[in-house]
Amino acid sequence: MPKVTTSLKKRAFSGNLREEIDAWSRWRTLESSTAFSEKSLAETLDGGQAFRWKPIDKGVWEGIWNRSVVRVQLGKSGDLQWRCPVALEKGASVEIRNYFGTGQGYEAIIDHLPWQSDAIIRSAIKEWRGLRILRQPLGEALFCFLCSSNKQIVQIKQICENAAQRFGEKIIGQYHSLPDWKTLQEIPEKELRLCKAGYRARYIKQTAEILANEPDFLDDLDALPYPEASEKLRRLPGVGEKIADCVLLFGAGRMEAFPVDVWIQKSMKRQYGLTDWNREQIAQFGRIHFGSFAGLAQQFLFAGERRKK
DNA sequence: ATCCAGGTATGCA
DNA sequence: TGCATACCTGGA
Repeated sequence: MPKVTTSLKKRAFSGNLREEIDAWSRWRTLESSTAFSEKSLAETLDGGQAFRWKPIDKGVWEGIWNRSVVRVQLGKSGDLQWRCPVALEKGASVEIRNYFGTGQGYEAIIDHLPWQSDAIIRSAIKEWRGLRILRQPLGEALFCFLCSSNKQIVQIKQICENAAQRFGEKIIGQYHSLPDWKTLQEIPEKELRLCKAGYRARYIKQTAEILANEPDFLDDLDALPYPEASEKLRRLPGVGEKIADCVLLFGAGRMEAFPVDVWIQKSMKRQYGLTDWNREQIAQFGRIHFGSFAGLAQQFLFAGERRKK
């Protein structure tokens, strides 16, 4: 008798669990003029612009932003297919289109880069065709890149995951959103450190306090020209030149931002001969040379340098 | 065991 | 202005 009860309970429990997280919608195609390759898809999702994507199966990626949980894979003709938990289907299509930024034609955007006069960027575009800049939520981009200083990508992902599990809201099953800034403001620095954020926990805490006092801080960035938006972001502790550029590029769609990290420094030295140029000089060169889509150029060069044999 | 990793803030010439 | 140095943490 007790045996039966136990077994029934177990089945009921595992049944619920399965229902909650294993019921996925059918695969749908994302309408888009872009053809990813396996390579450019992987680089887009897991190349260091976003930190909440992971490969879960052969060719299948799983990602989380806001309250969206999505799986994507490449279709036979290079189209991007997606699905999400059935319980989250409402509005998902719009979310995904927005996140992957399929508004403008890919070719038209690429055409803004100086591929005709610059053989280096031409070659990088050829190798990484399909690579794009994702449209991440601004607040999430700020959080992730505040965690990024002096860390490797795997560790940044780990900190984000820890923060989501500890302080984020449960979306469904084991999936949690990143904590929003209002929530972060209420968490003591000591607890933030439990996410393995290290000294960045202080930056997060102080930034959260500023954002709490100025609720429109992030929203106001949109109206500012690039130099002023960058300047404003750099008022936040832990946000310097590079992180400001990442937040503007990946979280605010500011394609003219040109983040200069160690990889871009290497690339510009090796391929463009900018020996002895400092970061600020390289950033300025990038913005001028690559123009209004400098950020996309940066992503191509970054991919090439980081995956260099 | 040391060193260093998608940087930033701070302290001195 | 311009350049070293410390800073959490963990993987190589």
